[in-house]
Amino acid sequence: MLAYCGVVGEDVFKALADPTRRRILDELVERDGQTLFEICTRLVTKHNLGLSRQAISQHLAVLESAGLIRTRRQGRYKFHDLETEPLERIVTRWLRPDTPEENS
Amino acid sequence: MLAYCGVVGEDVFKALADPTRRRILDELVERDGQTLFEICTRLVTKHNLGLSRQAISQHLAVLESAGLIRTRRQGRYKFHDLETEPLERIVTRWLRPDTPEENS
DNA sequence: ACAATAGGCAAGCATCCACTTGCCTATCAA
DNA sequence: TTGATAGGCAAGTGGATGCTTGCCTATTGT
Repeated sequence: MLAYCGVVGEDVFKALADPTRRRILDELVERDGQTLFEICTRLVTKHNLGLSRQAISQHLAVLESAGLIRTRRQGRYKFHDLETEPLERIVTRWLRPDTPEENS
Repeated sequence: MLAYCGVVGEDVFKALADPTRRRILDELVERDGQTLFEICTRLVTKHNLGLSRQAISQHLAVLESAGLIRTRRQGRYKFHDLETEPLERIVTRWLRPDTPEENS
């Protein structure tokens, strides 16, 4: 459960800085729990993004280390689930500055 | 007033990707309408950020082109005002995906 | 066992980005 | 007018970053 009390890794902002990673989040909002290959094919077909499998894999790694997605293995499949908790924090930093800010 | 209907420039995310620029936003939340030199000195004294004036100036340019700050000249002074409107959009993209998304 | 599928690791590369340095313009005070 | 203050422009540089390529491991089906 990992209560994540307080600090938001600055990785969250860097993770969101890339348009492809934002597309991936869009994709997971629309359909959660996809595998790497599913995300690959959907990015190619729907958004005409001609990216290699490794490119997407690296993006997913960035998103995971930023806490924006969570993964679970199942046999040879690895499913990716969206994690919206870090998103709720990052903007309250400037919109509701009354709350104690321990961000970086 | 510039109703900004629809699209959020992807610059907003890139603008937020840098920790120094986030510090600047913090600084403007705390005290709006500062000049370049004020921001410089406060970043140095309060956060021990040893950055040149040009560095801050360039950061301010990025924030402005992202729509996160607005500037007004007055004599030889240039005041920087926070603009929170783009911030409200970026997170609703994934938190409230019901709204029509025209983001990039 | 063997091939196919799903994914991982690591080196290499080209581009981008933050920062510096040096010099220039504009406004104000004496 | 002269000097000081506030800010701008542009070239250069080192490090980060996104992407590719090549090869490797693990699981599944026949």
